[in-house]
Amino acid sequence: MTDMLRFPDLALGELERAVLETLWDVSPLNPGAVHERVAGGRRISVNTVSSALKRLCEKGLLEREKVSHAYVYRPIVTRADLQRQLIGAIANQFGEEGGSGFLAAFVDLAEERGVETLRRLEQMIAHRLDGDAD
Amino acid sequence: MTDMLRFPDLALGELERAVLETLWDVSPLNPGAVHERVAGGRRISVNTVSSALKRLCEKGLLEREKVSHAYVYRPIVTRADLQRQLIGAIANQFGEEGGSGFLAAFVDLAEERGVETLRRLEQMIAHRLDGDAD
DNA sequence: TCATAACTCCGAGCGTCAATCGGAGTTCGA
DNA sequence: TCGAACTCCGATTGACGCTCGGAGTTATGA
Repeated sequence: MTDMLRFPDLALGELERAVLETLWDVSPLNPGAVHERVAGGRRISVNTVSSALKRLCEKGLLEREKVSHAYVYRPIVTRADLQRQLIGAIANQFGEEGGSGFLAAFVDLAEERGVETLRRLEQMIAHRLDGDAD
Repeated sequence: MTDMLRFPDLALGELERAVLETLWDVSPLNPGAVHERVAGGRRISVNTVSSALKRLCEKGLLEREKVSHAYVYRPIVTRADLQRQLIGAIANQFGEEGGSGFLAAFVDLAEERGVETLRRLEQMIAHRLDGDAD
């Protein structure tokens, strides 16, 4: 899956997600430090965390830098970047034909969260439309 | 992925997606008919399509009705429903704390598609805000 | 009536991918 | 120099989707 609901390279596992969140919080960190923070509750070896770290690097979400003999890891995409990529991926899979349906689905969602959310959204948009005078 | 980027029951495979699209287009259809439409290009057995059909039922995206000795399948969620569910899933995984980040990411995306899209979005929202007088 | 075609259900094998860890080798620091 | 921490490699396990074959059931038509 792969197309509509699966995102090959954005697809993160639970551990990977926790690791990413941790590094968004504070970075750079070495495997040991990440392990400490992420292993809250779960009984996991440092190696397991290292695997996740490595996978995340391969996916282009983290970068690492050699410090003495080891590496420290840091995110190269922000939470916002990832959000954008994800939303974009979904949007694409629902046909480009304008994406009206997608927009509507989103507005529905915002509405569900309350009128307040809707208003906030409206403001954001107004702001953008002001910005680009076009 | 599983939490942030994976959606257990919304996660569809490529075949599943094609099948769903087909049925959104025309339904109900029996396995043979779905196979005909979906097997365009791919060399696939009817059984394979039946598997997908069955999985989709188990996921609650399709329902089937017995007609004589066999079943005909039809979607029970619309494309829009699925969009909403998907977007909702993503939104949830990015923290509920208001979801400002999520809103912003979305607006970014809309902006990328052009001011036209942004305006369309604005209108949709205005419309909702009118509707619910609250 | 009987053969054929189409279905259903079951189960099995394959590929991918995340999670998990052990072992071997390397290096920094006390 | 010894130990702790890391890196890299490889292996296993468990999901899950794709793919199909076989066995059993049923409707249809010659």
